[in-house]
Amino acid sequence: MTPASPVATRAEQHAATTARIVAAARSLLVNGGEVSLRAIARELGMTAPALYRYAASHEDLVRMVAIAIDADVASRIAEAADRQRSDDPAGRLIAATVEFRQWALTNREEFALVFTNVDVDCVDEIGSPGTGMFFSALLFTLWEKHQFPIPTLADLEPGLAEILRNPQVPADLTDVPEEMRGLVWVLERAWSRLYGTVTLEVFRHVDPRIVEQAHLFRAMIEDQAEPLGLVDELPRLRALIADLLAR
Amino acid sequence: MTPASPVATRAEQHAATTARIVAAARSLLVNGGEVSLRAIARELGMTAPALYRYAASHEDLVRMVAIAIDADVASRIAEAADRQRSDDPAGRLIAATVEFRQWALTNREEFALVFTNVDVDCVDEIGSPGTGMFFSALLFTLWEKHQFPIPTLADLEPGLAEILRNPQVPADLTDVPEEMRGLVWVLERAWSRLYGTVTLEVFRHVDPRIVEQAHLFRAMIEDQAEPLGLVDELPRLRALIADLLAR
DNA sequence: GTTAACTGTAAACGGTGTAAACTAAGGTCT
DNA sequence: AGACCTTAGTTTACACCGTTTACAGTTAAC
Repeated sequence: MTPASPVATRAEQHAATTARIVAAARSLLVNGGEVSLRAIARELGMTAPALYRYAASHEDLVRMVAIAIDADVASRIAEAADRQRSDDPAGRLIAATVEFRQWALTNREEFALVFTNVDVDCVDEIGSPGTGMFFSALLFTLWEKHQFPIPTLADLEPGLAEILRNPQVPADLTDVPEEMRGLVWVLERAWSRLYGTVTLEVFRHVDPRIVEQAHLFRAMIEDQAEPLGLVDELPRLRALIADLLAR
Repeated sequence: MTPASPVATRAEQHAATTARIVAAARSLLVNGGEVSLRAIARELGMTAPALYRYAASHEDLVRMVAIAIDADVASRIAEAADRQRSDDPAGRLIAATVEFRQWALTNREEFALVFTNVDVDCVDEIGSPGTGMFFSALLFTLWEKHQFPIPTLADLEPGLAEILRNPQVPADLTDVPEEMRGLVWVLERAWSRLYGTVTLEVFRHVDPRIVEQAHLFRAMIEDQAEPLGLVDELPRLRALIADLLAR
């Protein structure tokens, strides 16, 4: 068989059409339209039942869209981090964090679909290179450079220590040495701060001007400076945040 | 006219039927069913078009349901606070906070409808005795007793100070004296912590065991002890939290 | 006692997810 | 090359959805 066949094989065709379906669904989602099977099919010049060759149900299709969105935001976050120097993990973490917030605020429907959905929570379970894993990787490289103090498992409650010994949700943390398990707790706490603040901003449960001027968001990051050992770099990071937010 | 008429007047009938409609919709929501007009009408032995005498549209009906849920959780929070001594505002705030979390975790669909909904965000705007106002009232009485230090407007960024001078979202804060405006900022930060943590737990973006054992939730409350001047009472409050969570 | 407002029904329209039968083309095997 | 199976798409059909319209019965008001 020719490895670079000019005409696509059937599996490639299937994957390409699947991608077009997901893209059409996302386009409908962000443009305020209903993400119905018929609307998607109309966008592609097909009929609705044809979509059942690519998704088992409407719910399954929405799940595919959510996974695609999660992968998309993960890549955007990675690109934002890569715009910082590779020997500056703090700057990379800040850049990724700000990018996550800006994306969430400008794509509220997509954010709601992926991050505040009771039904579609399989995003974390799937072994995809999702948002959560990327943040955890950023934090680990940050620690490698700054070596800020982290709690030992003995310092924490026994139940919590047991959880950290074999974590489940970030599936890539299975081979973390014992003395660094406390870093997973720092990670969870930092992620909860970021997730919570962004969700609050997206759903506008504060004064809109506070969102606009990012007061809560910046205060949240400043809170994280101490547990992440970034107090010395705070002035520099503050300027970086202001620069990134102004774009 | 007889003031206590045995047969209800038409306005009362209308209000009663409206309440039954909202109750049926909530029952369908929590039982996983679709909250469709036809399903609601079926529950009440009516036909779907009859509901248009009580709600202008399906979206409007959902908004009524959201408002009812918000009022319900507000009253539940108030009852939880009233179960504490009236001269213990810290205990009352803790009790209300724990109650809010427990309610959110056991009624995820209702929580999602009211607190993480892009469309239905009128709950705050309506002059209802909602959740937000109640928490702000609790925090103000807490300050009246403990008089913990709060930032002055001069300490904060000019833009933030300007927002706090005439806040919009908690509409009941119009007559707060100048020297206590910083408390509004403390309130917003505390609310963002509570909202963010509970939302994270509801949508399970952490290890389920961390939710089960309330590690993040308790850590979040302990974080709030210092800005709310509760470090001295922390041991007592810790025991209270454990007691409330065990119920 | 008449009139108007209110509360419900029945019928209908366009739209939705989904299942079944069917057709045409593509790929695979002997 | 021809037989055969798989795939991707269609058409048709069903039950359900939100919503509108026209209509009927009850109830309050003048």
